[in-house]
Amino acid sequence: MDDRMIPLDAETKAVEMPEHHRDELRLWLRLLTCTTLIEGEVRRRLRESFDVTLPRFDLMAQLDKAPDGMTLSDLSRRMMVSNGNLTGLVDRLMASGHLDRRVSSTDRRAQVVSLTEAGRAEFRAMAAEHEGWIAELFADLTPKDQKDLMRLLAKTKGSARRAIVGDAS
Amino acid sequence: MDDRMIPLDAETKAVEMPEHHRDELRLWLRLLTCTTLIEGEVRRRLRESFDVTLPRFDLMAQLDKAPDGMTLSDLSRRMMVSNGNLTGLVDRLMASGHLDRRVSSTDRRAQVVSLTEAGRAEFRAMAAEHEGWIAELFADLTPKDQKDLMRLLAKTKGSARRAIVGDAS
DNA sequence: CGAATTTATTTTAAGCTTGAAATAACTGCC
DNA sequence: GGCAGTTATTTCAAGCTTAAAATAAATTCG
Repeated sequence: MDDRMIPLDAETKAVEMPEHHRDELRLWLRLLTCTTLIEGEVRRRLRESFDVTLPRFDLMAQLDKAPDGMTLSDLSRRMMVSNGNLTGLVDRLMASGHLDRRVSSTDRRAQVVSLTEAGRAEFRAMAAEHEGWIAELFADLTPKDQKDLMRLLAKTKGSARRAIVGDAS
Repeated sequence: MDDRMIPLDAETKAVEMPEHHRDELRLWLRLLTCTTLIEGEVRRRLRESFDVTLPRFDLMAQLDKAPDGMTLSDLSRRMMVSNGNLTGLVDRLMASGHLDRRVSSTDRRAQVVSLTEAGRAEFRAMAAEHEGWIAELFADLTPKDQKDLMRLLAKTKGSARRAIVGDAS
């Protein structure tokens, strides 16, 4: 249709011809699909092989890297989940004997959580298998693919972080 | 300790010196971090701007692309969530007037779900904003970065799919 | 046709997750 | 010291999510 005769102000144009951001949207959906696909499979295997949930595994993974334990707040930040979520997760892992918890010596509000010996041993056994699963799921990527993807994801993470903090300030 | 005198069979060696798959693991963790970061922000904005949850938005997005509606099974496959999950999600969106549901004309087991006019209008308004948010979150990526990332994620998806279906057969 | 299998959906129990409100303890500052 | 503001954690209500079992309808095939 010939629109040469129809003047539109900037606002109307913005509504009728919004900027094209379809590509970013497709990229985001693909990123989400990849993650969901892999996460679902890892969840399934953890349950089948070890009868453990992914959140429990993730929490133990954080603690395995911190021999002296971590506070709930540290865990919350690292795992990017809410504080309230952690309270329940830690309660259940305490009940099953995987975790120890003590009051911080420097801050009476803070709980320092750490793996029990049994918890650590169980986690290490799971982690060894888990690492193999991940390698298997990414098997078609060449070392160069992996390097490139790593770099692009780092850039994406930086971009998102900037957009998020920039939003608040 | 001097272990020159201690012969190890292949299996023992495999336990003590597993193949290095750390790089794949780091890649997976970065992928997960990116997704979690962006997903959290999108969730937050959907709640603040529209008082809607991400699962509701995702479900409506699927239906917006299907003018004639979809069955719960179709939705379940597309969204990669369980059937039981969908039952509740659809119930709540029905209750809020966003969805219609009818029995399939060709299969009396199947429910065909579609957006109401109000639901579609509300979704479109949200989707327009949403698309801008995503563009903003990915803003630091050049068109080439986007193209490369798109390709690498497609390859990753293919790799994971192969590992998953290959597993079952 | 009819039995066996598959497919679509719902239900249930358990656990996960969030955001908001409440409590308690710490920190900075006057 | 003590008030104001921040931080660590818990609690709560609501909703999300899954896996497994149950129900019902369709399909396959002998």
